[in-house]
Amino acid sequence: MDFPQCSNISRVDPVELELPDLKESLVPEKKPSVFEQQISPPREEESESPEPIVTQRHQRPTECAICKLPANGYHYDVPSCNGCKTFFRRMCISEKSFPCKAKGDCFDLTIRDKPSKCRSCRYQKCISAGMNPLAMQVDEKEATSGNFKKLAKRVNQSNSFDDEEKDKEKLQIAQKQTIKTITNFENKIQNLIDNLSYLEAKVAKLRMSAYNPHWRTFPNLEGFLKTANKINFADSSGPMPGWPLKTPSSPPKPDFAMQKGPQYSHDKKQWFIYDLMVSVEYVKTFFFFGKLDFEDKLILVRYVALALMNLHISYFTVAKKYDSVIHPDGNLAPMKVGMVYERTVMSISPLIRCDIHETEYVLLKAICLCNPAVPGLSPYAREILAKEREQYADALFDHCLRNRKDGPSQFAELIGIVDLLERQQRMQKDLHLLHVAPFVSKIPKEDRMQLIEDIMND
Amino acid sequence: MDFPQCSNISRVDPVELELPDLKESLVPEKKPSVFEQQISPPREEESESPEPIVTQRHQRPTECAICKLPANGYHYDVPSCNGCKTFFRRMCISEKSFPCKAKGDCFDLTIRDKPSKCRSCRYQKCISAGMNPLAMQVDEKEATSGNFKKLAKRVNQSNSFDDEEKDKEKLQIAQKQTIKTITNFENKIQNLIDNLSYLEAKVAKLRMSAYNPHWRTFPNLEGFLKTANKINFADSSGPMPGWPLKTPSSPPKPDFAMQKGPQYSHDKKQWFIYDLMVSVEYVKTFFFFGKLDFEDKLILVRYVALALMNLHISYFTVAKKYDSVIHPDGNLAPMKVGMVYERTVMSISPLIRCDIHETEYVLLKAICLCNPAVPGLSPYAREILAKEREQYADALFDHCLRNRKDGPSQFAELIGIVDLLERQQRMQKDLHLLHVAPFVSKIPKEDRMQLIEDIMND
DNA sequence: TTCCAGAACATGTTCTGGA
DNA sequence: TTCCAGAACATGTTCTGGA
Repeated sequence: MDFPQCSNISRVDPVELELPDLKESLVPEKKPSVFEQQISPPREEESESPEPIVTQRHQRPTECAICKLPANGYHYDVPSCNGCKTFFRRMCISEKSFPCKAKGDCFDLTIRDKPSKCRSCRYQKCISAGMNPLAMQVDEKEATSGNFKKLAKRVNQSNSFDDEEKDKEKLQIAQKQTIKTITNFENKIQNLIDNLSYLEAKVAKLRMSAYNPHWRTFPNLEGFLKTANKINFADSSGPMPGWPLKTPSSPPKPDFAMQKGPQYSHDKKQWFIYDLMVSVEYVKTFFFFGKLDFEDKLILVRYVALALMNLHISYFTVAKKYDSVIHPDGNLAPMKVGMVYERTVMSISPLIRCDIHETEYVLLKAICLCNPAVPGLSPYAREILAKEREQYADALFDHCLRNRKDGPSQFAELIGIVDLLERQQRMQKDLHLLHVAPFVSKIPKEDRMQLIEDIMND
Repeated sequence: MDFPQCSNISRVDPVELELPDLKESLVPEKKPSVFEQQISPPREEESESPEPIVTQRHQRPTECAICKLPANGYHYDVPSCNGCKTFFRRMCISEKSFPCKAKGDCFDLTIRDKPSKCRSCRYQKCISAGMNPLAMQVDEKEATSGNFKKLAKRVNQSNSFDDEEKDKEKLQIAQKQTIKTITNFENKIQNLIDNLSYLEAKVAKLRMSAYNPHWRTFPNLEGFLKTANKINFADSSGPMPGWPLKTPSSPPKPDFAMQKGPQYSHDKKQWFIYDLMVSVEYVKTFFFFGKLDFEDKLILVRYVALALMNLHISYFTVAKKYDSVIHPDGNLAPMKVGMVYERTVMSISPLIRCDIHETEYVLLKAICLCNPAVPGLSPYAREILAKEREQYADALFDHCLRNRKDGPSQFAELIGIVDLLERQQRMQKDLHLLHVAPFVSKIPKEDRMQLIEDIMND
């Protein structure tokens, strides 16, 4: 439950970019604070620095530490208003959790006057303001505070006043630190989730965007790994006009041709290669990924990109209440024999069965990515990936416990999907080799979708 | 269900007052609009003046007609915000009703910027803004609008376009007028109730107030009827300090002595005479009462004042969760044989049994007052009283229907209390004659509580 | 497609009781 | 008596579906 080196998604650095005229629009939202926190995590330092253990309760507090409205007293140890008090209680009790749809700074009142409406950020602020979640878990709380009292009483009878005071103080320190650990833990998890959700929103935007270069301009996998991240094109190119399409334009065609190769059209995306590209760009945003050797990067991406894509399009499909892959443009994916989409039902049905939440999905995807068992990885890479996977798994477990009736079994079911995704991509690669590769070999090299070949023939 | 001459409580006119140095404090709250409406009822006139039947729906409305917040459309025919929409719906559905605790102008935005929080006034404003309560009563509404449609269709098939249009319009006019009638009816009832509640609050304040002259300064009944109303002394004298008393001061004494007569003390009220006085002052506030001949006034008050007092102190007791008369000073009333309080259980238990609401109580009291069957009244007085009683009875019936599971039976039970109050006061007067009058006759005339004697020996 | 009623959901305030 | 947790109640906003 301790994350010594919490490395998350790395910031997409504008200086990395190849296209200087797009620079401005690549940082359209000034300093997403979610990302900033990862680079210089002030909270961790702050909470480890010495501070008075037992905060004095002064006169009636006047201002809510969460929202700055008039406070009406201390609630869960923090000067706060009735609204924030009730909100915090409800969130702690609640079965659900909510990602921030903005940048995780909705309750940062140093950069705005009023907090904006956001449950994730409000809850975060409650926690960071020091609201004590233990105070809510009545059973446990009552037990501990009951023990505390009994103990204090016994001490009272056998010890001097001074000793008693010291013991009390020690107990209070221990208590406070437990709270702090829990608070930090919750903070970490929430940050993790917020970051992943933010990334996911960006990726979704990219898929919907008008950014649609001819695949011939796409480099191979090595080239993708070496060039700047394309995720910010989502912001710079705007949405694809006319999407989602009302009526599917002609019977849906295969992504790439069996005979003559696919036709490029500026308002149609070749989803297979596009979504693989999206997965690669997704992977590139992770901070730990930057720390890997190039060889490890290649090995990892070739192994996980297809699985990530499958999970992504399956979740997208499920979220849209379809049960057969639907693209962001509104078209259904073709189901021809040997195409990747033929096997997607494998990953769609378990998502439906376990009624996956957005948060579960983003965590599962990160777990999928952080696969230390990929053959051929260096021990260093395996170590890093194991550490990363553990933290996302912990977060997923915690999330299931908090948000699901039977948390552990939901967790098990979700983790089971990782395995399934691996088998699925293996089958897809085999089928590709069998049914598609022979045709591809006939296409002139410059017309091939090299990214697909690099990944499918790993 | 039609109230041609709705005459309610008359305004307490400051020029009536005997004590000029109190004048200022007698109108401490400028223009209680509840009362103002009775004097010049602008709403009635307004709603009877010709106006466009079918209001055109212009562009999106911008301002809520109830609270002036941004409107988000028309709800129940009125430009309004979601809050007011939902509020109105809930109020219409609700089992409960709420009197205004202020002056009935909480939503009068000509005299204030923001409405103050008051359900009664908000609901009133919804109604007066024209919100259509029929739209809520789904069963009835669906039925009528269904009929309306069918009829329109049939007309459509047999008639020309023009005729159809005319018919439609006629139907719409009829519909609108039905709505208007209902709206006016609801308005009337709510005004009635608000006025009575306002009066009741004033009376309660008077009982708690430091206004406590020696009973020797009290005139007889005739004198009371001829002098200014004392209800506003509630405001001018402030509350009695130290009430309610923590511990009853000595064993409670009879209100007036059997042997030596009661002792005056400035911080103790002689509740029997005081509460009779309160009842007389209560009666004097009614507008219709001013229209009666003096002889009728005397007859009416001598007959009803005791019953009103009984109802009043019984309700006060029940509201305080006691079952034996408790005075506002915290003391229990003495239960000696022959005293009025001996018989109060008669009126306390039915109030408990039917779980009387405040609104029911104020209406019941008004019904009690408006008793056309009092022997000796002129035909003119009887006519007026019958009309008044009818309107309060209608309001009570309506209230029971809206607020009670089994409205009619609750109404019947409440009306039964009127009869009971009459029998009760008859018994009290008989007992007084038997047990008290002999002692009183021995007290020097100037020491007697003349008001009591005037009423008890009617 | 737009509008709005009502349901469902989210939020806020007041009441109640225990320490 | 004061404080605050939680319940109960009140209010406000968003979602859903029918016309």
